[in-house]
Amino acid sequence: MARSDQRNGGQLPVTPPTLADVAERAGVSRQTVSNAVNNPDLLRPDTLERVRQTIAELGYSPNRAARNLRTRTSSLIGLRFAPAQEGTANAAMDRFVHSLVEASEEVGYHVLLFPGDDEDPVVGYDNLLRSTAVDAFVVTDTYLGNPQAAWLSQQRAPFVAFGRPWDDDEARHPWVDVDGAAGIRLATQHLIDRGHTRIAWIGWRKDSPIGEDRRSGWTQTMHDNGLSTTGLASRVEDVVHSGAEAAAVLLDSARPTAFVCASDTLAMGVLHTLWIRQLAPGTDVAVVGFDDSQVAQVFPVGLTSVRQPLEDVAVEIVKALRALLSHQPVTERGVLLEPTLAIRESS
Amino acid sequence: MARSDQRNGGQLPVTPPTLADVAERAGVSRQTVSNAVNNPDLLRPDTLERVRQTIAELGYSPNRAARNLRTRTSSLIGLRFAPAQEGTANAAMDRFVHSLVEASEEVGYHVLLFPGDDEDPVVGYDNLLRSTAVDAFVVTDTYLGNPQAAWLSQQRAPFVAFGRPWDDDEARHPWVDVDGAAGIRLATQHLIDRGHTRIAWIGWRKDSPIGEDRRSGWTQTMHDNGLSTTGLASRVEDVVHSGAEAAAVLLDSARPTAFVCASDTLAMGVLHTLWIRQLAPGTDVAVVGFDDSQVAQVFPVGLTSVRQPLEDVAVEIVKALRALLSHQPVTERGVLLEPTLAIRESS
DNA sequence: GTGAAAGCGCTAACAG
DNA sequence: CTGTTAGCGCTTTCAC
Repeated sequence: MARSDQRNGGQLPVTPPTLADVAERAGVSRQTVSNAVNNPDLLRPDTLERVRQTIAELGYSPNRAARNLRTRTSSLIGLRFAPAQEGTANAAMDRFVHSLVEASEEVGYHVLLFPGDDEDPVVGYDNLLRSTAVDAFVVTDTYLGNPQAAWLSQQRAPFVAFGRPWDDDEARHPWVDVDGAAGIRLATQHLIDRGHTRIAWIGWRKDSPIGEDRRSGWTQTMHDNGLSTTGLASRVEDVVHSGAEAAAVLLDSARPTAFVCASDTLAMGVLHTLWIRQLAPGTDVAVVGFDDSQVAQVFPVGLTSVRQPLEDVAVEIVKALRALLSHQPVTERGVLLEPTLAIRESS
Repeated sequence: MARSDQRNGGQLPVTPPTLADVAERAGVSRQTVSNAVNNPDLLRPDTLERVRQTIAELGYSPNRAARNLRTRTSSLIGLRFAPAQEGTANAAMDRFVHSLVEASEEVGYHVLLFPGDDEDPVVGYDNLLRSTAVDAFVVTDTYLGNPQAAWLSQQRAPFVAFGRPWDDDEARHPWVDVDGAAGIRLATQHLIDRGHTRIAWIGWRKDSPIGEDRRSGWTQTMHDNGLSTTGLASRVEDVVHSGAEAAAVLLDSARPTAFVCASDTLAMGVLHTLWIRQLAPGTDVAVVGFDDSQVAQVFPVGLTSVRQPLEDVAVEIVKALRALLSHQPVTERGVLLEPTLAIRESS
């Protein structure tokens, strides 16, 4: 019985048709069918047409495993999927992952998710790498001291980072990042344009290079506009409670009319303090957050927030990935994208 | 040159070691190495030990593609990853995906993400299925009229649904769901226990079976406690604005002292109305949402919310998947899990 | 218990 | 432009 006889109604065949089935049915060799799929230019138009017809009739699709084995590729991109931290507003990961899935699909890749082992952050990468389960990785958590990028580099594993190699001058891997300082400059200038002069900053602790970078956007814009920053800054942990406290302290001491925050989480804290003090956000005191999280969007008084162009980030990452995997000469090590400002009622 | 000679320092070999490399080095046949990996019981303890040692030395890991080709499996679970809708509070997907990744890993599976085509919701599934890229699917959007479940059933494709087959009595596929009505019963009873008697319901339009199910939890608990529901219910779209409007109307007409909402998004609308009217959430009027989203957690006045046990859902789904893929006799078609109530200041 | 042979479905290399 | 040959690395028979 020919393989193609195993089809049954509208259902999928018991065992899907193979290249050989298509070849036999179309009266060509297997290689010709392969070419019709992968190098259509090599076929005469009429042959191509006939083969394509047969492929459609049989519902043929190349077996991934066989192709992967032969080509030593998987068309899979590995991404460690860490959960959004409970109690914080940052759900940027979700948006980014979706963008990455979309962008990958465009060029024939799929995204493979794997969990992170807290004790050994490298074990997940190692397993996938050694079993050649993925072609490359996208590394998202390039925080200070993260060993993954360095480890992957040392293994000569292809990967692109979302995030600059802040602490590592030796890093030679491609990366894509969002210019946080530029985002905060946008936010600060926006507030200045609205007439504010006493604009406070609530950011993270000093050991966060991302936080310091964002902070510099505030400092710079203030100074560029001839405004003082003295006594207007606070560095706290990234939780609502800390943001609220910092806002209370600043309101009592420096009496700012506006707050720029390193995150939406902190901005929520500010809004809480305003609420307690019967101050109207946007009217009495302006507030700007960072990440344009769902919280910013859904909050009754819409929170103005810096929005990362995650869709573009994903596109750039996939672009870099392709260059990496096709061994093209690397033109640029890093790409820095500009965020935008989602303006709402809070400013 | 032997393959195993291609190792170079701590780095990954240029081309990873194969079964043959391990076999040669350990002085056994390839099959024995394969057994050491897949059927260790078949080996004599000393042989097993020697082979394992060699595997460790070489850093050998079976090539996925070859194994997949041979066993006709992929150890991959396909999941269509739809983006969280902007402007709504629901980021449950994020938490669920993470739970699924974790639960899958436990049993040797990985999660493959693919995008959804709005025009043809089936095309993504079809491609992966026909190319045997995944072993099974997890279907999350089992809304009314969703063709995917029926289509996959017809294709005899293995899949488990997160969500009941509300509209389809013919459905015979395994599913896991959360008992939304029970969650709302919990919420309503909680409010009654707090002394409320005029408890309003803000839910979705009637064509949502999920919404009607949740609503029934409210109706039932009210009636069980001898309380009237007349004039206390509203059915609107799932956006903040609608929730705010509905709350305003209800406050004017029925004067409820508490609101139970079908979603955190609607609850945010209620909170907005309370804020405008200078009513204190939790003190003047109680509010309960659904999904325990980040918004509920981060909101200055913590929003009490029904929390779905997504970690358990993932575990149950993986359990069902394994049964499905090992062709075990199916014991139960569906699993219904109980949500919990995350109690915060708003109630 | 261990080893030899075969082949999963595909594509790279070459011959015609 | 098309066909033939070989083999990717693994696991499933089946001998020994």
